[in-house]
Amino acid sequence: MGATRTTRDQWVEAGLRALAAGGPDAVRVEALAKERGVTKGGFYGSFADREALLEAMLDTWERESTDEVLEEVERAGGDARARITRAGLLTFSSDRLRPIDLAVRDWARRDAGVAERLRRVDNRRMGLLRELIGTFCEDEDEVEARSLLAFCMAIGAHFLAADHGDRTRSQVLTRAADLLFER
Amino acid sequence: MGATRTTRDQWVEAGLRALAAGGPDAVRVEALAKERGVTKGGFYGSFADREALLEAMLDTWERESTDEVLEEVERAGGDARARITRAGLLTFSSDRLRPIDLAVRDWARRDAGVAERLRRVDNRRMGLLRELIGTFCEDEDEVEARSLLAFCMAIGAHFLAADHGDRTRSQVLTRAADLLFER
DNA sequence: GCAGATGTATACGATGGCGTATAACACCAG
DNA sequence: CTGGTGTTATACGCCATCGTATACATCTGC
Repeated sequence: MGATRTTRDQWVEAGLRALAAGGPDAVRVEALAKERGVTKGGFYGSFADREALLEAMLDTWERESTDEVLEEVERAGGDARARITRAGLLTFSSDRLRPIDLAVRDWARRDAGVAERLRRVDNRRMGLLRELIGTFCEDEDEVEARSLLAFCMAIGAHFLAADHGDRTRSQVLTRAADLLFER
Repeated sequence: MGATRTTRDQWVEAGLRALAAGGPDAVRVEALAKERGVTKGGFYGSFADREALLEAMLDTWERESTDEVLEEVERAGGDARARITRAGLLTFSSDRLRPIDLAVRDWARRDAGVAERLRRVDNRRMGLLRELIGTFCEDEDEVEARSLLAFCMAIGAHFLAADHGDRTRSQVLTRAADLLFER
């Protein structure tokens, strides 16, 4: 298990940083190596090719975005709104996960494999939203509609550039959450 | 006014198609030329460099996304909800504008100049939403919150991969719109 | 027709990226 | 110390892309 210099995980980590910063096209083997201060020489010992790195990156992202977030939400407990808020925060306020998540969403529009992974991740998140919103909303159709709105709010807020006059984005989001998460 | 083969506008048009399909990194001079069946020879007569093409593309997108959409909404008329729906349809159901809009949103996360343009466009759209939602909702803070939710819904729905069991995405969106656009 | 403008083809040098081959190096176990 | 394993440096061939230079084609106005 010799892992002295640059391990497979370190390549994945560097790849995810590049993805977050510049999208999938910015994940370049030689650039990652340069960033680490080495050459690409050892890269092809850990990965067959660039494509294999991208797959490994998506594996890591998928695991962190679902199991790890959901575990943390369960561990922390709280009522429905507190759990929803925590799940949202863990993903969309994390300087690590948020930019990766957004980059993957755009990537998924052009790559069917990535789209399939995103579908799995989003379905698990929607499941949590449905479950929690269902605790205070009776109508099943409305539960689904509120869940979609909540999810769209979490994502859309990061793709939206509008101002809000005197209000801050955060204030408006809080008010919007009130509309979605209260009877 | 000699404009026999490939005009400036045609390069912009091809560039926007490439942007829509593959993001800004996919806008490559030689690839656009090949797509048109010519070489890049004439490109540098219309544009100083690739960057100038990207600027011209953004100019075109900004104009079409604001003035042209708003003009069409005014011309068609209707009540508040009908106008909101029309504005949303013109942008987010148009096979031309939608993919460009989404690509620009991701692009704006990495380029300050693009972010500034997007801010201008989104502010005009939010203005329309505010105005129309204000016709049936009294509370100013709630108008802002509903406007943000409506905008996030229009964008987020395209970046979201979740399923909805028996329901279609369209059904859920209609129900969500009911929540936002009715007292 | 002819002259000028505009678009085109072709060739060039430069850059950067991928994947491979090879040799040197470091570390660990025996 | 020695051999094996895994990382690194270097060099290579290949391809795509940019921006430039130059000559050719085509269309327009005169």
